[in-house]
Amino acid sequence: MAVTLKDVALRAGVSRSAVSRTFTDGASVSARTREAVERVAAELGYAPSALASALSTGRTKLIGLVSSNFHNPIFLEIFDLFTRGLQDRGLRPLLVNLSGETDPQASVRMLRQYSVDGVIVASSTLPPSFARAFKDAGLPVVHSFGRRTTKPETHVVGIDNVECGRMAARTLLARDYRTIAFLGGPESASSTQDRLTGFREGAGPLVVPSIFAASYSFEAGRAAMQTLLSWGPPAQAYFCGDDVLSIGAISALRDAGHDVPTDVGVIGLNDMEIAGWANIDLTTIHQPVADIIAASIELVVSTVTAPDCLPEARLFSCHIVERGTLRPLP
Amino acid sequence: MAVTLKDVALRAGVSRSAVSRTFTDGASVSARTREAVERVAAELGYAPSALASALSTGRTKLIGLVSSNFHNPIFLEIFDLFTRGLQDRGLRPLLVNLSGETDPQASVRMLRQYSVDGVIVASSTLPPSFARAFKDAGLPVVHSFGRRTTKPETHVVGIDNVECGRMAARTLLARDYRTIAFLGGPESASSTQDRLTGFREGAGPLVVPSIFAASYSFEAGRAAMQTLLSWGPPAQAYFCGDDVLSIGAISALRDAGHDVPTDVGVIGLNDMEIAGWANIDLTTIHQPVADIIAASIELVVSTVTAPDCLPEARLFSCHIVERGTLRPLP
DNA sequence: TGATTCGTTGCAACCGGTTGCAAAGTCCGG
DNA sequence: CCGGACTTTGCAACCGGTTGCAACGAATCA
Repeated sequence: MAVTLKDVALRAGVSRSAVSRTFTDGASVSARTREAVERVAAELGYAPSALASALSTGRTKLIGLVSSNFHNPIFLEIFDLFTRGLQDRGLRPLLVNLSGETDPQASVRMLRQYSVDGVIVASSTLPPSFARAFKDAGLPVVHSFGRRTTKPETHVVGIDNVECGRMAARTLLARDYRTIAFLGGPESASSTQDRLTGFREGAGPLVVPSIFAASYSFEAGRAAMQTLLSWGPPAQAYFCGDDVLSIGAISALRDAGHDVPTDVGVIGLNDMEIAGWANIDLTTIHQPVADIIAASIELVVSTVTAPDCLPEARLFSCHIVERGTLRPLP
Repeated sequence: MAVTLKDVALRAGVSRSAVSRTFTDGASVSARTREAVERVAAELGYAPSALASALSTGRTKLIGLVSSNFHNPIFLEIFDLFTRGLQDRGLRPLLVNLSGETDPQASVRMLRQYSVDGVIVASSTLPPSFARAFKDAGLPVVHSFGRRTTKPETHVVGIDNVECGRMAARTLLARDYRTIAFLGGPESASSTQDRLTGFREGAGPLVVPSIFAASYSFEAGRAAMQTLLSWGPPAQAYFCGDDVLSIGAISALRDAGHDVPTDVGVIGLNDMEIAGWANIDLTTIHQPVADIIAASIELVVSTVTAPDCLPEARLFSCHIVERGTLRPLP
């Protein structure tokens, strides 16, 4: 059925090794042989089997891309960048959708079966132990959008969430908001806790009761804000743990008759594409997604070649993107 | 390094075949042997190599998932459903990001190299010839969100775009809109043409000049509407070829001082998650994405086992989801 | 007890490549 | 024209499983 190395060798009148060698660069083949093989290969439409080659070389050029959040539009941007970045390096993404699963074992098993060269865990909500499980199974792993710890167990690429919290606080204070609150993502996620820590650190006594949304989704953000409003009048401004939460929160505020930004200010985090849509126009903290992904890919690739390098944390700095959901500086 | 079938066989005191057979169901192994093998396998943490097995069986359980639109949030839902649906059947999605590429050859090559069992092309903008290229290369293929043709060359799963156009027209006419227009997706896509055809068929002389957006994106929808507005006063209502285009169009309308739905009505197509967000609240034609994807997976799986079945077109019917961007029925 | 049947097992070849090694071929200077 | 150095080539073993075939043992039946 499929044309194999043997077919090409036979037809070109050379050995199988010769054919193999013309398709692996750095191997020693004469120009004459190469030319003959390439001609026959083209004639026959030969494409070397990545599987067979993987079997002997031990490299599949497959990278497991593990993710659980398929309801936050930022992840579409993340998938786009990851798939493109991997493809550009001749690697292929094997997608794993956790869909609620929190035990890494099934994914570990599956990715080991396919002998992926490395794994990228893209999630800000999974605990470090999740990525750790891949490392324990002998797979190079990078936790993207993960949290820096004092002693990282795996490679981590992300942002300094504490600093983001501080930055949000500073930004709100500079605009004379006097009561401010945090509307965070899932409480159990360490990124949420870090953001809150930084926020409290930066705003001190001005922080009024905060809340945690059940997930990073519009509905969760909206519901959280509705709960806040049921407790009493809103704070003067909110720092939301994510853009999609912000959009949900704003929707609840406006429905309750509070104008944004006139009555209440909102600042998000991520700067996803939608945040820039003219009808959303969200002021937010830009997370350098492209940099994080480029670094993640680079890190996983380098770990494949040098598996024993020490776990490394790479953090990128964020910046404010001014749009229309905070009142102007005084 | 990795523990192989041989290691398990040695340790369990049986032949390699015995081990292999305990892991392939339907094979003949005694309870005693199976038990011994399973115990040793668990001890050693053995996981059979999918690659090696693929090499002999000819099945990788890999499905190529080819897509080009990473800027329309509906695709996040699509990826979620595809990856989950495939995983549930023990298949793995190998993601291919076309990112602008329109020549299928590179993807065909790559997916053949990895010996994927089948390919799903998920796109409403790629021509039938794209999916065709995979078929010509001997790969089972399904074109999801594709267009039905009188004589389909590959399996196609999608909706009846002409009927959607008619449905949009009927809906607008029923609300007494007297001048209506189409704001479509890329002009070259046959789905766009079909929608326009149906729309014209349903609305006849009421259709005023229409326009095609450059892509399925917010900015493209907004820009297209701005162009329309520069030509003169808006139509009474618009049928947009996609939700994200609708949202862009509405944003342009509102910025120009036209209230939606009081002054101008808008109806979209897709019913993506965002369309239901309270601050968007878009009336739209629901495309049964989940059904389309389930059918696509089923079709590609059945084609893998019976490669010679005739190309089939499965179309699902759509329905209107009433929200807040059209005026109520008189 | 001997013949027959059936389930279990191991051998060995195969899937489609890669690669160390040694033989063969090429090119050079002397 | 010869010896040495370097390049090209094929052989054969290997990567980690699968599977047809024949041998084996146990159970069944006469």
